[in-house]
Amino acid sequence: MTKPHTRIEKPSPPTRAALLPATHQEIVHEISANYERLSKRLKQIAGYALDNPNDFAIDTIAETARKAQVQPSALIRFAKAFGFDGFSDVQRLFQQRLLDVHSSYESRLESVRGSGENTPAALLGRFVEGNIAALEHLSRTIAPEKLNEAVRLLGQAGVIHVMAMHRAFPLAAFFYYAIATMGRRVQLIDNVGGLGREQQKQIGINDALFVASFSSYTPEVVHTAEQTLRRGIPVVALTDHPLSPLTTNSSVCFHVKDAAVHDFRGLSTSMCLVQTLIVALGVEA
Amino acid sequence: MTKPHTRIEKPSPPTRAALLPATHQEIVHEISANYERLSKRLKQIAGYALDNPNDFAIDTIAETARKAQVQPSALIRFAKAFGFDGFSDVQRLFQQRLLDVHSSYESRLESVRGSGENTPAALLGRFVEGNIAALEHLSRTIAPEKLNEAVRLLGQAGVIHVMAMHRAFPLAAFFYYAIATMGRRVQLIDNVGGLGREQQKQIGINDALFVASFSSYTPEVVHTAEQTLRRGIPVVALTDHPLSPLTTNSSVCFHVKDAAVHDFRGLSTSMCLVQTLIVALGVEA
DNA sequence: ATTCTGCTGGAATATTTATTCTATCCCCTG
DNA sequence: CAGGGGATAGAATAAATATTCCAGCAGAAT
Repeated sequence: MTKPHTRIEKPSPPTRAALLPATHQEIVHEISANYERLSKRLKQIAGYALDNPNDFAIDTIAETARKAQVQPSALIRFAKAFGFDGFSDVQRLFQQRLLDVHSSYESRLESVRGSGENTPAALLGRFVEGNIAALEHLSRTIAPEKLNEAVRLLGQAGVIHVMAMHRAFPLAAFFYYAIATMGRRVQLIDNVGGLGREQQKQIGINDALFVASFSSYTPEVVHTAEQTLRRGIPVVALTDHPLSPLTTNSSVCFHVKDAAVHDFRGLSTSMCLVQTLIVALGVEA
Repeated sequence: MTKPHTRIEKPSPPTRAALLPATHQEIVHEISANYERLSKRLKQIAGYALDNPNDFAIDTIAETARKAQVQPSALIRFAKAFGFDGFSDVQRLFQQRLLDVHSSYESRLESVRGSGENTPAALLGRFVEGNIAALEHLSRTIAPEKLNEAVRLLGQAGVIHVMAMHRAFPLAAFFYYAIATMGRRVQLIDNVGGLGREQQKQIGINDALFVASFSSYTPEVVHTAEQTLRRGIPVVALTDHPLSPLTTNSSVCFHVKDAAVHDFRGLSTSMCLVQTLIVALGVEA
């Protein structure tokens, strides 16, 4: 069987692209899609172009060559590999990107702020705005002493147990993954097989418990926190309101109000706090 | 930084400028302040430069001359009138402006990553800052059409299957919880009991798949996306780099770079995008 | 091993782009 | 309204930047 591997004569582009990319987005797509087909040096350039689109847009061919550690001629081969006449044509797309983003940002924000729209883009804009506000609020209102205390308690623990369900469960999953990755002992109380009570009994006197629960406060989680605290074991909690049952059933309790759109609350802000606890735990060790 | 030397020392700049502008802001100020002193043609250029900073940054001297209706040599006189050696030096400031605005995100993230105090409160501050930058970046760079397409594909699906592991798993957990809560059919491919292959077979021809994977790209997830896409079933993906294997093995692929401190990457930004997809899915129904 | 094919580096060349130079123009002043 | 001084246009030139070309190389196929 004759392979259609026959690359056409020199003048034609190696890729059979019918019409060549006309925007930055398109060329990024084209580069990603054909990356595997590229030769070693061309891969190198592709990676550089995707990672440094700004520099790529304004540097001269010589400077780009230096920064990407290739020969100038390789950049031209790169351009031709995607059907262009030369490097400048490719660079133009990257320049266009700078202009586009720069001029369209304001108008995009406008369309996003415009209240009632429910297009996905408008929703994203509102979530971003909401999450930013929530994050700023978080950093302004969290008491440093609480953070210190939480890190101290978790740092001293033999095994860190972690429990959260429903909407808060992803926090537990992330916490577990991160703690385990850094080589510490951690146990996830996930109530698998209805074995929650048994898992709870695994919490030792020198351990610690991290719990998170929101809104209608999962009874199992609250109960575990309560029991564990009663046994004199440190409990670090993350919840959403001062009147949450976790406030009283924990050694240290953080209150985070995540952003909501259409009554749907996210997790970005809580994630940020969890991330902070984890890294603080990591650097102190 | 090795600059092609400027050979001729010009005696003295026409304006008494002691030290010449080094940023776009500064040169704009300088131009405004001295506008009245300028000659007719130089005024014309000043006006053009202030009104079209984008074009001014990327056009060649000849094109700028044409657009501003002046001679190329006038542009050089303009540059020298403010104490520069030549046009290129002025243009560089305008280019820098494009980069500044555009790369503020990366550099902000960079500045957040390593250095600084390691008290928990300081870490929180850095995470908050990093996540805010990442969120802003997200809302600027996401293509609305991609969002629309993703929502459309997921909206049409009979059952939505969702798969993510390791660091990305919390995204799948949150996605599952939220979709199930709003009363839609959803399946979590969690590979429990090593039954991943069988779970994958549950994906029907009218369904859709949502996957997320980062950094060292879980092979199982990539494989499932590939197989599913090959069967003609829509795959919506969330990953962290254009060269991720998910880019090519999906119908729609989002790229999100979460903020990192001490090499530990969070999930806040990805969470925000997932949250957006979910609510968009909810309101369209 | 041996040939072949396509990739690569780097010098040579072509092209584009920036800058200089000067005759001419304009406009101000006396 | 004549003369002078700065500004201007446009051609001429210099510099830079992009592109071509080819010899040598490396990896695949034989």
